[in-house]
Amino acid sequence: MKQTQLFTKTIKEAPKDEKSINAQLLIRAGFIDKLTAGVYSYLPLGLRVLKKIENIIREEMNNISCQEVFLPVLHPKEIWQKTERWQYPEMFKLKNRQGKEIGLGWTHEEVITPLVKKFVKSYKDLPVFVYQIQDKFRDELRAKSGLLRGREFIMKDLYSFHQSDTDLERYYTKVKKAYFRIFKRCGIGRQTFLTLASGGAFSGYSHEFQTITEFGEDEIYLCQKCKLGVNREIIQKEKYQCPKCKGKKLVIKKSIEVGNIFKLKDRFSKAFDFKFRDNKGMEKFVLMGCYGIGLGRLLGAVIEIHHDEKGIILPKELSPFDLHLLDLGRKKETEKLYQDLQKQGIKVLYDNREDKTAGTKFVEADLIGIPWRIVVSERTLAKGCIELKKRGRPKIEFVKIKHLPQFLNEKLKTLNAKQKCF
RNA sequence: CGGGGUGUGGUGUAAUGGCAGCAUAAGCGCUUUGGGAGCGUUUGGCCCGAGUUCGAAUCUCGGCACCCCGACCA
Repeated sequence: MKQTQLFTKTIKEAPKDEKSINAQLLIRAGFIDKLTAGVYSYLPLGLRVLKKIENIIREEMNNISCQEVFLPVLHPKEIWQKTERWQYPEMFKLKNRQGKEIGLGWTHEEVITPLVKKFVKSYKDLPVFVYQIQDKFRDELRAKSGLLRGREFIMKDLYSFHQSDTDLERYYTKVKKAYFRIFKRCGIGRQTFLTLASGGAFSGYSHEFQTITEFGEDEIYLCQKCKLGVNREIIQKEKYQCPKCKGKKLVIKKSIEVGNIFKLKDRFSKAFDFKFRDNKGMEKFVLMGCYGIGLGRLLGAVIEIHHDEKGIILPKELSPFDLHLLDLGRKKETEKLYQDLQKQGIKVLYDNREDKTAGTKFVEADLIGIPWRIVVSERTLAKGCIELKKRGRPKIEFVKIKHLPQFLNEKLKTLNAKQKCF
């Protein structure tokens, strides 16, 4: 895409009402815009990143046999009364013209459970795995930290339905692994740890995926040996030791909860009287699991980790473009290169602006954070070269133009291999 | 919801009772062109309402918005 066609611009200074790094950088780079506290618009660059995250999640979910659905956001009061959650404080409540009460969905157990019940009668119909990527609305008392805690946000929520505890347990483990693959592909694998948290009334623990960063709002006790975390909320109950190895060498870290999975067991199947017949003809309650990832929060966490004083440094799988092409006053040659790169299927952001100086283009490219930058100028063309640089690294390589396709193939190989979309 | 803070051109800031100024962005002209260019020029602003005062961006009251700390966060 030509940068002259991009409708957003970068800004030099972050608005003073944003203190978090993720919001400051994403707004300055033109990825997002704040409408009101905890509510953000995704602009072209930000939306591309969001879609990348979405596709990674979708691939990994489909890999563990999930099927995607899309559930409503307008929920009638009655379904929430069945589970006694209508009074939950996070629910935004509306009334229509007839006075009927509607809640905005902040989670979807109340929708998915009766839905799946319509199709599942026998053990032969189980298990079922369905997920969606949907807006969630939560009446947070205090929205904060940019994308990390919003009132409206996009979430992937998966629900699984099983005939036995063992089957639930088996699938639960599978999802755990898929989650780690997702966080790894988003570039935060190294900083993200499985963490035990309160399990509510129906299981010992829930599991969170906590990403270590200074600006996280959670606090976890991380066992150096097992790499298992314990959320502060239950550390007292665990007697300040690792539940796995019983070791007491725990390091306290600030972190962001980027994912959360838990076993619902029969909490919702009971509420909706969702039973099936097993292979002996006995009626039993279906057992459920539930698994969430907040996409915006995940993006926020990625930015909190991957940036420097100049701006964003995007992990290659999340970048809105494969490379950023900068023309420093050699329009004809750069234009041709742009066309050639596109023919190779490489996604290019082409800074073709003629009224901007070299310095401006460099600074803005650093802010936007596309992993690879190519510069074409008088200087490089004199050597028959372009200049290639990886964001966040000082090294600059000069590459002969005729060798570029092969060169980029090497550099972008891993990227292209993973770019299948659904 | 408790506590604290802040609202001034698009963005960032100054003026603390007496002519609303600066930077940046934007428009125009000329010059420039490898790390947010230079000169000239133009456009654009005191969150809303009430009060005090000869006079309010500034003081008082109310409202609204946003940020931070805490509580909350299946």
